[in-house]
Amino acid sequence: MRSSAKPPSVKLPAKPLRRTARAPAPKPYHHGDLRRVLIDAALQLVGEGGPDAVSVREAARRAGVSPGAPFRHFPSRDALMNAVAEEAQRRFRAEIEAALAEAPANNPANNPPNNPLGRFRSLGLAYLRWAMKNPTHFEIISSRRFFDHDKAAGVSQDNAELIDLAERTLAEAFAQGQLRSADLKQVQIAGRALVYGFARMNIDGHFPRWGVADAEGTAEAILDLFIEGIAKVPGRSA
Amino acid sequence: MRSSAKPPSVKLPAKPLRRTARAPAPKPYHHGDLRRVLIDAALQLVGEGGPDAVSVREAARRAGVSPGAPFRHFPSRDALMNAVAEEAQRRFRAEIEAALAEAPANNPANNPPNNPLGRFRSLGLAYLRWAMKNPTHFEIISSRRFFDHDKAAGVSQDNAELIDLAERTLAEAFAQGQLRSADLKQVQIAGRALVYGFARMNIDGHFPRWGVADAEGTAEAILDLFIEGIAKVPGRSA
DNA sequence: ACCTGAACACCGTTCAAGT
DNA sequence: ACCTGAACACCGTTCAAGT
Repeated sequence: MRSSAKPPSVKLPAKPLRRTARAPAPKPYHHGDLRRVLIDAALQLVGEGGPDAVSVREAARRAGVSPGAPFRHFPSRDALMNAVAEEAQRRFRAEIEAALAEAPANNPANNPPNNPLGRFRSLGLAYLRWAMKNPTHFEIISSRRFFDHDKAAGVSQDNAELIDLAERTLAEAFAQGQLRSADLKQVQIAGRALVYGFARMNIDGHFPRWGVADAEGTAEAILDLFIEGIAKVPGRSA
Repeated sequence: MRSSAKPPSVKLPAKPLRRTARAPAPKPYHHGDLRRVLIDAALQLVGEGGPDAVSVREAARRAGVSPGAPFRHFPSRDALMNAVAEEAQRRFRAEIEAALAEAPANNPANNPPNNPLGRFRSLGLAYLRWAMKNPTHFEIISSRRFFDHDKAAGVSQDNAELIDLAERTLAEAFAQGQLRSADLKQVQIAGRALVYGFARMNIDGHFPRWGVADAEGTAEAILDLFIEGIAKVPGRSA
């Protein structure tokens, strides 16, 4: 785990020949954009070994600066994690909204036309797919212990946006008579618990024990099970 | 947070009089049952500040021994966490089985008599209640990063037992025609994801954001929503 | 204004030496 | 057989001093 190699992604401005006359800039004393580089290094560390694998010192090492340098840009490790989480949350939100755009309100393949429950399903599916593909990044935005959620304005913002989106979609579904329960809040919390729990079971390594090999396929299956469970069925009383 | 108090639970084997005739035991060189005391100290630390708050050194401090002493009983911090997780998992299982015993197979209050789906619900409810009341202990048995799940025989054993119990109950429910889906495995995984997700949302501090004040009440509500969703309804096709 | 490098108080872990 | 206490290699964080 000890890596003294400098990351290849850091831009070294030409070759820092040391002593020779035509030597340009032997590694500038002032870093170009250390803040950004540190976030990228931390994101990489998260991807490699999960949030616990992020250390300020290692990020500094990869950025090619001294152990104390990061503290000029982030008051604490938590603040760095915060910035990383904001980045991850932004990507998460972007992907979900993109996926939803591909399942537009009036999808002729869906029945009925303007199918909000179908969009709710797309939302959940995009959520699960991203979480399956980016488990460590999902972990950092979900678990609070890496930073102070309440202080993380960006994360909260993007997250609240997604919650609102789900809420509106669910309200539409209810307005169109697609739901059997009128307690939308509970339906939404249950839905969230389902996808959150599935994503977390993946992160926490429970799938081998449960015999889940095809995580994405199972994700879709349990989502459908849930959607059918909340849908109003012809012949069902209420 | 630094406690140098010795635990009162340790049995001191008689008095090793040191210098003065009536001198009361200046701490025996050999600890009575250090292994047990370390686990208890760690359990306490988990309860106080979550699994991350457990350090071998602090456990040693609370046990009144030197920093290296624990390593005579546990090869690593992970091994200590493992023992702690086994203890927590044992309690978890005991509580769930106790709760199920109170909702016996033939509960006259339930309809139909011998109501396996009702018992499945009781199972989920007991799961959720324990997780709500013991969030830090739930965390240590659910998250894999504190120890090697596959090497943790005791934890896996107790957990597998609970999984089997849920599986059998669900199979009975299906046999009695209480379920609308025949894919029991998916129903069980969905159910697990739901309760696991709800428990984890609690641990991860998401409930304030979701406006969930009464965690236990909401837990019961979403569980009922799920149970209704998987139940066969008169008039529903299949 | 930004970075270095030494320092401090913590960890987990090892190991000779003590009892 | 079990424990001590010093050591080592790590952390996060601070701070004078350098550029």
